[in-house]
Amino acid sequence: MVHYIHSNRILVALDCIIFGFDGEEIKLLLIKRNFEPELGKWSLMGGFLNADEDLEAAAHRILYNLTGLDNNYLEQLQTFGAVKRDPVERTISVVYYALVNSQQQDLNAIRAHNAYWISLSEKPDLIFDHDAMVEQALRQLRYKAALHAIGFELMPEKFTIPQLQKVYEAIYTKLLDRRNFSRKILSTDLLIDTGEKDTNSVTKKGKLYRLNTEKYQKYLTDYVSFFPELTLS
Amino acid sequence: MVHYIHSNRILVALDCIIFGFDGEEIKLLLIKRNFEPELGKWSLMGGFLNADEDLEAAAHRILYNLTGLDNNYLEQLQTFGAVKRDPVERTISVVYYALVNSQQQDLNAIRAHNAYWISLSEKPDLIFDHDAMVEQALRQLRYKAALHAIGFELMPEKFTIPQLQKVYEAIYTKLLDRRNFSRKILSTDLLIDTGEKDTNSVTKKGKLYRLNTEKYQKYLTDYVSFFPELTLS
DNA sequence: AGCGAATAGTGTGTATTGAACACAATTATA
DNA sequence: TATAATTGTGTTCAATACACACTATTCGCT
Repeated sequence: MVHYIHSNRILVALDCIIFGFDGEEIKLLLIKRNFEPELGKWSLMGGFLNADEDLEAAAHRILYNLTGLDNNYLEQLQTFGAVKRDPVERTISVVYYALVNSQQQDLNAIRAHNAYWISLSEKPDLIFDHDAMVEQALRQLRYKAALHAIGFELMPEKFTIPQLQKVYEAIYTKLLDRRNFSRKILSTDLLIDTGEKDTNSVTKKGKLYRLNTEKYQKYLTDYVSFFPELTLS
Repeated sequence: MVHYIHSNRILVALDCIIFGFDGEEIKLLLIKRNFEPELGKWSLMGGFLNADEDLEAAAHRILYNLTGLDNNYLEQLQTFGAVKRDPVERTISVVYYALVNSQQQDLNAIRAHNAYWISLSEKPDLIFDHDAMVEQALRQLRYKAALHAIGFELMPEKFTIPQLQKVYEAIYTKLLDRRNFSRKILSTDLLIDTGEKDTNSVTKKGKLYRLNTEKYQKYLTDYVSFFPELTLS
C-alpha cells in the first residue's frame, strides 16, 4: 500500500460530553478517573480512534460502552488540537456531545466506569482542556435548542408540557411563561396526545404527550427559529 | 517522554473551503492539482498537521500559503473521519472554511498553486469527500449568515448597502426587498458613513460605508437572529 | 438644457408574532 | 368541602416583518 511521505502521524482521541436532565437540572455524565493518566481527577468519557473505525462509529462506541445507550442525539462539536493540550503525548481530540434521556441507561456500565451524573452547577474542574470542551458544548446546546426542537431529546418517551418547559428553563437558566410556552409547543404540531395523564404529579395531572417523530425529523434538519426570544446574552 | 500504549497514530490533514464574492456570485477557491495523488483533478486546498503546530495555526498557514491573506474569517467546520475517505492512507481531515474579500489577495501565490476562483454553479467534482465538505460549508454559511452579521466578511473595506445586499442574495439565491434590507442594516448601527460615494456605479452613486468593527465583534459573539426571514427550505 | 432610464434612498400601512396578564379547571390534603 | 398547588385556555397590547409607494441622484441621449 502506498503511504504519504509526511511523517507526523499522531493519536486521535474522542471525548464525549453527555447531557442529561433529571426533571430539574441539566446534568453531565463525568468520570472520576480510576486509571492513568490523571488518576483520581475528573474528566469526560473518552477513548482513541481505532485503525479500522469510522470517526462517527468511535463516538457511538464510547457512548455505548459507558451508558449502554445507542440511539441518542449525538453530534460532533469540534476538534481540539493545541500542541500541549495532552501533556502525555501530542493528541488531537474530536469532541462529540450527546443528549440522553436518563431512563433506560445501563447503570452497571456507568458504575463500572466510575461515572456520575453531576449538575452543571456542581461541575468539578476537569483534566486537560475538558473544561473548555464542556463550556463550548453548553454554548452549542443553547444555540441549537433556540433554533431546533432538540429539547425533546432530553425527555422520556412520554412527558407533559410543563416537564418540557423545565428542560428549556434549565438550559437557559431562565423562567418562561407557562401560557406562551404551551401555545408555542402545541402550535408546532410535534406532540401527540397519548390520552394518559401524568401520575407523578401531586396536584392537577397534566396530559402526557409523545413526540411526532416524523415531523420532528423535519424540525431537526430544517432551520427553524424555535425560540427566537431565547437569545444568548 | 511517556507515551500512550495505544498504537493507532494516523495522519491528520486540514482542508480549507475558501469563499469569496465577486459582486455577483459566491466563489470558491479551488486547486487544479499539479501533484499526486489525484493529479489533474480538482480539490480543496489542504495540507498536513505538523508535529509542533496547533491545529488552528495549521489552518491559518494553509490559507496564508495559498492566498497571502492572514486576517480573515476562519472557522472550524467539522472533522471528516471515514476509514476509506482517503484511498492512499487512513487520514482524518479537519475542515475549516474561510470568508475572504477578494481584494488584497496574493495573485502570484494563487497562480503558483494552480488555484482558481470558481462560481458555485460551475463547481467541478472534487476528489475524495471534498464535495461533501463544500456542501456542508455552504449549509453552515447560510446558517451562520442568517444569525450573525458575517456577510460583511465578504465585502471590501468600503461598500454600499446595495452591494452588501447582493452578498446576501448570492448566499441564499433569493432576491430581497431593497427598502427593508436597507432599513434592517442601518438599524443595527454597524455601518459608518465614510462620506464618500461609490464611483463605479453607473447611475445614482450610493453612499460608501465601512464597518463599525467594535460593534461588529459583539454581533459575531452574541447570538442574534440577523435574518429570521432567511430560513433554509 | 431638458428628458428618460436606471439605481439609490426614505416613508407608510397592514399583518403577523411575541409577551404580559386574567381566569377557569383539576386534584391531593386538611 | 375549602384550600393550595398546578395545569389548561383566552385576550390584549406592543413590536416586528413585509409589501408597496414615492422621492432623489446621475448618466447619456436628443
